[in-house]
Amino acid sequence: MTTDNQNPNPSEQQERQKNFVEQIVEADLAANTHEGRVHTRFPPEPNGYLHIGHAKSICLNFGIAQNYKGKCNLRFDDTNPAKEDIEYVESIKEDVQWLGFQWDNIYFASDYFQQLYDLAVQLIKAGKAYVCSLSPEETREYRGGWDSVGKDSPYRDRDIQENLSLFERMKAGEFADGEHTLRAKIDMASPNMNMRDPAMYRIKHIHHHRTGDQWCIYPMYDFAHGISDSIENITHSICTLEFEHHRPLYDWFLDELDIFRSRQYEFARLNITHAIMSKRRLLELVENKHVQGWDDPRMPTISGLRRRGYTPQAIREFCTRIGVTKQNSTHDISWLEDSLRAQLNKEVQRRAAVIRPLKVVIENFPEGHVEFMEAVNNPEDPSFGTRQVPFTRELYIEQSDFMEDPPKKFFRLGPGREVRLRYGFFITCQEVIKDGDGNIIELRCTYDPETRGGQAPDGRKVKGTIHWVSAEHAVEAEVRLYDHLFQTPNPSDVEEGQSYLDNLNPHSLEVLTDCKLESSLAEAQPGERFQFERLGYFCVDTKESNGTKPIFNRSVTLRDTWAKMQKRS
RNA sequence: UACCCCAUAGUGUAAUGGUAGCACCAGUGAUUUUGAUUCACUUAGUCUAGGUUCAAAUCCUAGUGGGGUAACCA
Repeated sequence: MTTDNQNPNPSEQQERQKNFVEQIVEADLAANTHEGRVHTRFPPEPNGYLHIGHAKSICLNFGIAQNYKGKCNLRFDDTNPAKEDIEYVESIKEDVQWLGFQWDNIYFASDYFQQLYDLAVQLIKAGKAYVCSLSPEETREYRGGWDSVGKDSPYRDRDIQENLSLFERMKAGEFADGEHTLRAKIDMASPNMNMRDPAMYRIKHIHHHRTGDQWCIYPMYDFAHGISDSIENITHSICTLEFEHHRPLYDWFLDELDIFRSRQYEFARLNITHAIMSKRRLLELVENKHVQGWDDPRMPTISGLRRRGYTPQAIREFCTRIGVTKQNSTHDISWLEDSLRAQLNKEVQRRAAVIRPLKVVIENFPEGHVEFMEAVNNPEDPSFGTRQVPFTRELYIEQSDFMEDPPKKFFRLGPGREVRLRYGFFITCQEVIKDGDGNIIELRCTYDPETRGGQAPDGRKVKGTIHWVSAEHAVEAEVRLYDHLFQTPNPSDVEEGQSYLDNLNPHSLEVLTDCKLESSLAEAQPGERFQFERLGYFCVDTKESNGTKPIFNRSVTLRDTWAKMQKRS
């Protein structure tokens, strides 16, 4: 985990064009709008696990605080106890920190319940809020639609004293759920539905994970959020596009209450191909066992990506690469994968691993003899040094590195062909051995002792270089290959009568239990990452791997132009 | 049906009235003991129609297309 918890490197942020939110911040700084103060917040509702879309928001909010010497709060928007849970609070804290960010303050909207209540009373006294006794159904009818204006609630003109007393009694628990609401008195004819006397408080006799049974009325998002921002002196309240038409309401509350004026700015939420980001659906995948949990390595959750082997840097890099705008857009998931490859290529050691083994016997190599070969740990950086790998008469190579009847462009092993075993010798395939069903089960080869290390003194070349593992020294392991959870780029795009679940990729997980790893991998620690040469980047599973038979997760494949060529033809 | 937001190479994003750039993808080639990495080159774009202006991707109007919005959810 040495590379995991580093703080974001300032250079990650430098030399980049500013996004529109940063430009707003810079303009405010230039105009001295808040005496040079910048204060953002990340306001998750603790009703699910954080995903890569939240990472975008986290990078934006914490990143701005960092770059402009400001502050960023973590604030839990816990105003609806029906959906929220302490389990989520803990996971969110962990994920934010793992991503490399530290909040200046940690707050809960529920910390402000009393203040919120007092401010609501203030609005009632100002004649700007009233207790409404319409049922939920009636409220909906009175609100009207896009083609019609709303009707005033018959309770809209209750006098202030009555409102005060009713609201007091709501708080005291004298009424059942749904009997009354507190509503802002704005404009039932507004073209913006949010302004048609929105609810500020509803009655819910539910235990809250932090305030217990102290309250039975809970504030609505629109009332609580802006005021929470204001209480914390948030200068830039950044949220996603769907809150755009809540902004007039956000402004209305702060103006009517005449409290610190935070400003709300909206950006487009993140979409990624072959993935879904809706908390509701993610929960559905977990509950219906389509995946093995929130941290299933196929999930776009932070905990899933972490277990998959993603690094915080790669996720941050991805977030800065995609930018921040108001345009709805979908990013190709390969961008995320590329960010990981780019980092791991430079930082991770190479190892040999054969995941679908094919036995090779070097007929002219003495039985029982072990020759140690020197292998480079990272060709990108000599300071990673080298290691010794044992070469013996019996080896494993990858099944896909042999073809009995190879096409022209196939550079690997075939009958009579010579290839280089990386850091080993040149070998030539002499004989193919099959079982009764015609399956290839073993190759008999010869090696050229003159090619030790992989160079021929006579200068002859071979087309292909393949990896191998000494059978005698091999570590047995399980390897889990992951592919996109959804097989279509946009899982939500479905035929009539189908659902996104129909687009689940049946091959998103392939478990290989007969893998042969280079002996040095025996000591690999949970979470440790390697490049298995020619295959991809892998990490030791943090949850289920154990000493007897390690489990490796494939984080991402290497780029594979050979596979691409095959697909094309 | 009403209102709001958005529109630049395939994708994603710059240019904030003054030369349309960048990244990824794709293609071609070079290097290579990973068909990896790296490097070089190439293809390709301002939704449409009007208007303002010496000058419009940028400002205005209309249209078109996409997205969002009618929880006592956030």
